[in-house]
Amino acid sequence: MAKDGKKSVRRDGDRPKARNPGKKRTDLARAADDGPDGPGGYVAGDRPAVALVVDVTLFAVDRGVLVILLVERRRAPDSGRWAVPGAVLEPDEELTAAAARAVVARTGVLEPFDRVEQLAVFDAPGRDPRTRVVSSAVLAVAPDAAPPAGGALASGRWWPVATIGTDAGPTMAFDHLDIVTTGVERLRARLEHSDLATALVDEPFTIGDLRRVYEAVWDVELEPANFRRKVLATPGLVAQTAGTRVVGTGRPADLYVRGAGAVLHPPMPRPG
Amino acid sequence: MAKDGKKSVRRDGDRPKARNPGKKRTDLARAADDGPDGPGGYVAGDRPAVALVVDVTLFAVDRGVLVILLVERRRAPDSGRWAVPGAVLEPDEELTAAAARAVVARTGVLEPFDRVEQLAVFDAPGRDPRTRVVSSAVLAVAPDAAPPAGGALASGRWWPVATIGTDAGPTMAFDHLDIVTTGVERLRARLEHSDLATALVDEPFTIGDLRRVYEAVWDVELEPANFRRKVLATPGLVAQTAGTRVVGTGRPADLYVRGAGAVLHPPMPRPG
DNA sequence: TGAATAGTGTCTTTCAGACAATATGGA
DNA sequence: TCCATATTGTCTGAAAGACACTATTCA
Repeated sequence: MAKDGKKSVRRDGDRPKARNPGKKRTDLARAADDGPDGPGGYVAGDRPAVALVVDVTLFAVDRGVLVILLVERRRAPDSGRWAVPGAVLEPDEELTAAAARAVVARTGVLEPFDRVEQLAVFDAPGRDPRTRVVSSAVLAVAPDAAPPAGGALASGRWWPVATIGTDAGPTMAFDHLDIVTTGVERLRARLEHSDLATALVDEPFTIGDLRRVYEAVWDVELEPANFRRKVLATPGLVAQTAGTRVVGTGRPADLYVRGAGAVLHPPMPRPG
Repeated sequence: MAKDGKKSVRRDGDRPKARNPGKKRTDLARAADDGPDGPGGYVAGDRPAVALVVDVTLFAVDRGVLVILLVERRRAPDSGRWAVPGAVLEPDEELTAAAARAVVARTGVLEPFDRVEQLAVFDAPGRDPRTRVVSSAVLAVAPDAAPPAGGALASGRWWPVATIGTDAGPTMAFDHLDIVTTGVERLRARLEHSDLATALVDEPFTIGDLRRVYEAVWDVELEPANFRRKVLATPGLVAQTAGTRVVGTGRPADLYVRGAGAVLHPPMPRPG
């Protein structure tokens, strides 16, 4: 397991620029067109010029490795490159529904989409060379059992996050390396402050299972004793069930299920 | 100063429903139209059905009170109600530029827009009764000196955040109470983890000035001694300048300017 | 028995929080 | 002088982090 501290996912500091930023208009005078009432200029048939899509960063932990679901593009532009699943937002549809639709239709992965969170909006004018496309990206997680999607027919594949941005990883389409990077960072932060990690394991799970989720996402090693105490001291994070489980060797571990929901304060301490 | 702990801004738990949610389609089959390549169906002239606007929550601290800039609507629907400044996103425009445009044109408030952060996307299908409008809300702050915008001609006004949602406050248009609530909560969280508070005071400022910003935003009282130590122990948060300032009575306070930028870890401790 | 993992006990360090004490100006 | 605010000093308790120790299973 890679515990050497090397991070292959890029940081914000060196994110690549959009290919075609276009001329940057900060033409303040244009606002006068709208008047003080928001989209007041709309009439039926006068349709907007900016397309809105939903892009989904779906993460799982597979045998101790943090992975993300990507799809391979089969059309120009950027054919053969990899992207996060996305869908154009339908007129009467919420972001969450569009996110689920994108993942299910493209990859066959049917996961619980009850814990989808907004991630960020990607708005650089040149990010899609065809037309102006603004992406509202979301963050979603699948429990441990989530298998690599489909067989030969599916265009989706789980990629280890550590490979993305390296030669061993996929070549990313458009600005999707940005999206993945942002998703990874958000996921790491959410594990500090929320109970999202419990959605990355199948029930029932042991404290060790949960610890390995943290270790995979954060790419660190955690002290088992201290981790256990912290988890059990957080109300609503986990609930113990009857029974124990023994995997290979070692003392059988108590089994737990997800708790009623918890905000972690103080947060789960993250080394580094 | 209101330090009684009462909060008048609503929490997520009781946020009002959108007026016209429409039928909730989670029609997964529709995704097949797009194929695995995102907005592949686009051709010139085939314009999207969802409009994207940028709504700005702009906060300041005015004499110890957290205030937000709102504009009064002068057209139906929701004429006479108050909204956060917004603008329809132009085809070649970034969110930040649209945010600045919205605030400047509607209110005359010309503030530094170098610290605009994304807030959230508001996507309920019925949130605007006229057409499908998705709002990408942003969070912005103005330094202490920011005056109430304009005179009788301006439609903008700074409202104390504590009044919003009460009889003494504005009646909010659409789902803008949600937007304001989300903005306030995010602002409070950002003060814990970032140096955003320094953008809410004019330079030069005293540690006491900065403390009063925290007290206004969080609606708490902070221990001056401990606050000072925490601020000075955080590298890059503030930088001392020559000179002191005495306001009324009391020992003159050392003067500081904003530091080179800081992420606060451990965060600024927030009581409660 | 030895290896491996789960779980408990306990000590140290760090930091938040409370509050006393001192510093320095204006009324 | 007194009062108000700034600044420094110091103590206490909570929690992180390290690590020794016990518990329990399989090979």
